[in-house]
Amino acid sequence: MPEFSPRQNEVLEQALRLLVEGGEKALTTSGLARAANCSKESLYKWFGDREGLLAAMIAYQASKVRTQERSGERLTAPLLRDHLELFARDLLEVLSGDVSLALNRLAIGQSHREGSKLGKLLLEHGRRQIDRRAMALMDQGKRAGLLRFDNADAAYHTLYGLIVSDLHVRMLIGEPGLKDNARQAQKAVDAFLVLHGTHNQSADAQRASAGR
Amino acid sequence: MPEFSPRQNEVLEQALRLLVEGGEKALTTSGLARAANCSKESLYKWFGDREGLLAAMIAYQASKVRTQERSGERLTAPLLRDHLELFARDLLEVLSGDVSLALNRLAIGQSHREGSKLGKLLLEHGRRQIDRRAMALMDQGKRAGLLRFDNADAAYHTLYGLIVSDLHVRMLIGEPGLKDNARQAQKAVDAFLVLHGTHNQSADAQRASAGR
DNA sequence: TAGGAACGGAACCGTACGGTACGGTACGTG
DNA sequence: CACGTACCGTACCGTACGGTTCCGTTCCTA
Repeated sequence: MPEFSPRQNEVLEQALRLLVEGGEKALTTSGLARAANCSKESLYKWFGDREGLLAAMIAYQASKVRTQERSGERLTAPLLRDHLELFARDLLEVLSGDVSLALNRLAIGQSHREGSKLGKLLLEHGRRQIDRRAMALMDQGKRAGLLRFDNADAAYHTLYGLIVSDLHVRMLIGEPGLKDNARQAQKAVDAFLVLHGTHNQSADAQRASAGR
Repeated sequence: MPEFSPRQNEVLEQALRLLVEGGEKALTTSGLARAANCSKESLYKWFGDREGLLAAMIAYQASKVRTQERSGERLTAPLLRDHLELFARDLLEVLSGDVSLALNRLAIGQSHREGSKLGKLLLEHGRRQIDRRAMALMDQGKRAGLLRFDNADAAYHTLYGLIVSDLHVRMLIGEPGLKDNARQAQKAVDAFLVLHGTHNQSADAQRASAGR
């Protein structure tokens, strides 16, 4: 996995800024060289190619967002709910971030070309972390007898759909995000626990959390 | 609402073909004129502008997909389930269609520019039909005592999330679609009925539909 | 049959891109 | 001091785009 020098990181930061502010067409080699006070020749020496630059931007951004693996404390039903809600809020926050949206738009715009290499990269670097966190939560919940499902992956996709619905695509198209991510996270987790929770932890917890 | 002449429709058809096959950068005025055997001058006379052309493509594509409004027959629980599953399958089919994906990519690529006009157009023309169909189904189900929810819109978004999850974005990025849309539709509707159905129609219907 | 609207084909213009090459400069090293 | 390295700034090249203009042809109509 390639690491970059401080100077190169600085350039990549400017590249992300340009992309966020003006979209793909604002991210030109000349524009980046001007904005980052570097020469085009250096850009091509460092990243080889425009596509190389884009890939480097994705790798750089991914390297900035490290999610800490939550270690295995003993889970209780309210604790599981809290962790699920935290995950949901974090997911919504990540997806609605400026840089995330810009990179996703970039990958989508490039998707028809050459096997969607950028898209693969984006999913791999950007989503693997958060997917693993969710899957670990699924697994812990099941082992603690608090969740029931046959297929952890399917259950996770259900949770994801409940949290995000069509919000991601809408934001990609340009609509504003939710006004209250926390409320959406709470409702999604409530529904998820109805579907995959044990006990009737759903109903009473719903009432208990009404005051939040 | 502008209508187009047969010749213009023919040109728009070619434009959609170019867009599907090569993405946004393949849809050039020169290329379209060549592919459609027309002159660039005519393109500009008819559509005024490149953005006008894109808008016309969206309007044209929307005009091709007319969903028939299902009139109000008397709903039973299995009938509601069938209608919901049919809706889910249709939704998955629409979202995974070549032209739909290409137009969504186009709108997303354009989203940073000029108030995301294309995105609004796409959502309005493309989604209004299917949204209304779903909302009508929600409403009928509730009035027949088969569904329970406070907010029909929220319930619909739940259904949408259960059906689509992150599939739409993945397909936009270039990943292949599901191998079995019908199975996904069935599981999504099962979950939705657990959340918002009355009776315990969910469990037995799940067993009854296991042989499909 | 004359005239005009509609249209296809092609040349053209200004611009901006990705990518390359060249001169100049700061700096570390023998 | 001489030399190499790494870099910046800029000029440059080939290409391709969106958009405009001009001309020849077809076809409809009076």
